[in-house]
Amino acid sequence: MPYDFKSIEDKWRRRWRESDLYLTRVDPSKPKFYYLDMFPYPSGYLHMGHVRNYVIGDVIARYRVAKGYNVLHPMGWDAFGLPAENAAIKHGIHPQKWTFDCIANIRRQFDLLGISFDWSREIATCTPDYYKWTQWFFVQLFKHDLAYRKKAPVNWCPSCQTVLANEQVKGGRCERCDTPVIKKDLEQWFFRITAYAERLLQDLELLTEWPERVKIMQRNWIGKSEGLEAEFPIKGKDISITIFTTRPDTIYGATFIVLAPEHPLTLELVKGTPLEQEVREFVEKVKLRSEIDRTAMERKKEGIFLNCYALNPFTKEDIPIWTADYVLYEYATGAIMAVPAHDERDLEFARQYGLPIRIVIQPPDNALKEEELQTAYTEPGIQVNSGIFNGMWSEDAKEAIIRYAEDQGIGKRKVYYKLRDWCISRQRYWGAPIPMLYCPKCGVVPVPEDQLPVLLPEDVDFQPTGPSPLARHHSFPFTTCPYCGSEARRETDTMDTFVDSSWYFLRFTSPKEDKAPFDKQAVEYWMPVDQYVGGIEHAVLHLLYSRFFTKFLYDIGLVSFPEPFLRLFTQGMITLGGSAMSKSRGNVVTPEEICEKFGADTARVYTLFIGPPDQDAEWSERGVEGVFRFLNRVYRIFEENFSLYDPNWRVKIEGMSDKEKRRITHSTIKKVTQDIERFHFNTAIASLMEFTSSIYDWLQEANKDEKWRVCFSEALEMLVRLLAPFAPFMGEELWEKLGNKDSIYLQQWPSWREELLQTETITLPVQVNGKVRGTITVPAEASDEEIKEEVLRQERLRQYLEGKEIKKMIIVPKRLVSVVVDN
RNA sequence: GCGGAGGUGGCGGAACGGAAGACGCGCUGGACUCAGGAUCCAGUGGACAUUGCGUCCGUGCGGGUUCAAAUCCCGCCCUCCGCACCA
Repeated sequence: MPYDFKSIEDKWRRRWRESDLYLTRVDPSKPKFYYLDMFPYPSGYLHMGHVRNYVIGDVIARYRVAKGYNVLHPMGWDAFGLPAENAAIKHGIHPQKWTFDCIANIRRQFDLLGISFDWSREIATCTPDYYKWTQWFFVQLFKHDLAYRKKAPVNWCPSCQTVLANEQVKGGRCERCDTPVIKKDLEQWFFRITAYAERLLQDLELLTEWPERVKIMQRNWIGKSEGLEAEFPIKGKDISITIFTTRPDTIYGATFIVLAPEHPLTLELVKGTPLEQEVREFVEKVKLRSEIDRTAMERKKEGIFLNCYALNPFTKEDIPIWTADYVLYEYATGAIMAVPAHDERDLEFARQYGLPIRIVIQPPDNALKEEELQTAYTEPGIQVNSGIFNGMWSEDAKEAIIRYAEDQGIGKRKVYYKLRDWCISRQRYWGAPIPMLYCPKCGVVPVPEDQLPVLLPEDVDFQPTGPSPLARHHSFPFTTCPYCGSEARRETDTMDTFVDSSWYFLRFTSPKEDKAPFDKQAVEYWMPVDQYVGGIEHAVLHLLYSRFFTKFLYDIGLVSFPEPFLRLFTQGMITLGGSAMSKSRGNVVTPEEICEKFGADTARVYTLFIGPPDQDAEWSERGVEGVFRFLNRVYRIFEENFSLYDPNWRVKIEGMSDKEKRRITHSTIKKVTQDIERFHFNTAIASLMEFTSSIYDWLQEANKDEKWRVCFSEALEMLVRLLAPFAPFMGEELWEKLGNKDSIYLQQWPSWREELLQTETITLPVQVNGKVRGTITVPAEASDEEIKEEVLRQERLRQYLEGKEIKKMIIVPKRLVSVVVDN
């Protein structure tokens, strides 16, 4: 019988569906293991790029079950979001129907691939029993003053017709549709994630099992800066400008002040002066510029002198006040002291507008001159022109100047973060409604918890026009205040979908809980997630938001752990033609076509064999064929040799074993086990291929006696058990054909016997002066003395050693011998 | 500019400081076949030698440490990714 993967896979797919095999088991005597894949946005179908993620997870989950863990391996749907709404606009299908159609399709694809999800725990973020709790969390955040509304310049995507969080703007473009983002002054809801900036930064230290690069990206995103906040009084007015600097040591070199165009003082300082019109136009121009124009390379800095002066509190000099587009209003105080001698940007601006430059730090070895300065000197050095701080090492002066400023009451030590509050309002329909009300008497109030969820109405005109589609609904916005009974209006914006996914990992522990977002006991049992796997694209988005949520829940006593994900693995993309698979590029390979041609097991094994899972890999149909051949070979060994299998090999094998065969079998068990542990699936499969070739060699042997048969039987059984997590359909099929009744899924993972790995003799390469000149074969336990003798005895080595003085002989146990001779 | 990852045969990729190129693809030759794009066996980094066993060169480039470097150190080059006027 040839390898008829279709009927085999259909058969097991059906059996698994009809059984409870993949339901989560909790045996109190066993340790727990929560394995989680980032749940997908159901946008139609999965391609092989997605599949890699879930196959990795399935191997780990199956392996952990076999290792005797209670495994939680759930799957759900990040089901709110724009694509559903866009599809609805385009094709006239309701987002809900579109979403659930997609879910059904992807769910079918998962089953096609034989992924061992516990579907009894399936969740979708767009169902009221889920988003009720998303809203509930919003209310908790609001009650703890961590959700608030403010008018601020926010990122607006003109294509998606909604605001975006900072994290969702990539290089000035919308993360989702690549449209250049513009700034708009809008009243929006924010989560005060900045209140957690320090802890989100500090606790990265706890995440020892996270990839360094993800932690670095989060660290950079949080962007902590320590420095001095100082007051520069405005000449002739009763107010001062607050600036922030990380270089207090350069404060004597501050020769002018720059306000961000949006800074309120910018217009105020020129009000009623001939400059007003010009400055107003400048500010408007800068505001309208997209992030891209503003950060474009080669862009010239632009600014205007405001015809005002401020007092540098250290030099007591009057320095001009400017406004310029290179100062950002959103960061720190939106105003800077400009030190052209020691800051690249200030230097560029000063040169452009002919502003004074003063050196206040000299490098230790030579003396710079203002007029010769090619680039700003930003390194540490010795203070000059710095009053009482002259002669000090600049690194020390930083501290001294901060202290001095604090003593004199002109400034204070200050820490700023680049991290901004998380803007979570979205002017779109397909999301969880923000559960807030506007009452003319009570003000902005939350919907009482017992009235949640605020249901998303179904009969809505989705056309995006700027405000949320919910605002145009005939009844949704209108309600009565639950506190005073007045006529009130509902908030009509919905929440960013990243809010939905900031707590889903908790819901999986008790998805049916209806009194609370999750069952506390279940969360305490399963959480934190032991292994989390997903794409690198969420390094600062989802992963930062989820950490923030978890910390908030920790603070209000709902969970006892400070971090949600213990171990993180970020897998690489699968590319075709050098770029990620995507529908718009038309370079998609779907699981259906591979399963149709080669079967699910081949699809699975190939996505693992393709290369190291943390790196991108190019899809190759030739490679798929190679894996298909391998599985065929495995199948044939069994199919053609069942008669040689002895189910009682275990009791017979001691005392009559073929050491070399058992060594191969046991070293394969060891290699595959260790490779799974360290996520080296490609080499695990390579060693299974080698193992299979070895077994083929054994079949060539003429004498298939009892000894041969028991070793062969052990090998067959180990081969199928080691292969099963990778190719579960074939695993079950061959396991059954070996006469087993229980699913292979429930079998204990094989262990190797270390003593069987030893050989009696070993062959060691012998180097002479660093070059391999021959080999020796000695007993495995040979002493250094015996090895030495054997080296000298070797005919081949004699020509290299004869007549030379042996200066050194290095013997690396079980690896090699290195001889150093004169000349 | 800053930060990160990476550069190994024709290709994807293996290699606790210890025989570079496992495994797979491709290619070459052979076996079995009416036939094979099925299967099996053998070979496959380069140059030279091929009357053996071989010799030399090879992991982006240049140095260094070491008995021994793809691996460690120093200095460059290139590719990809993230951040990007954050004061």
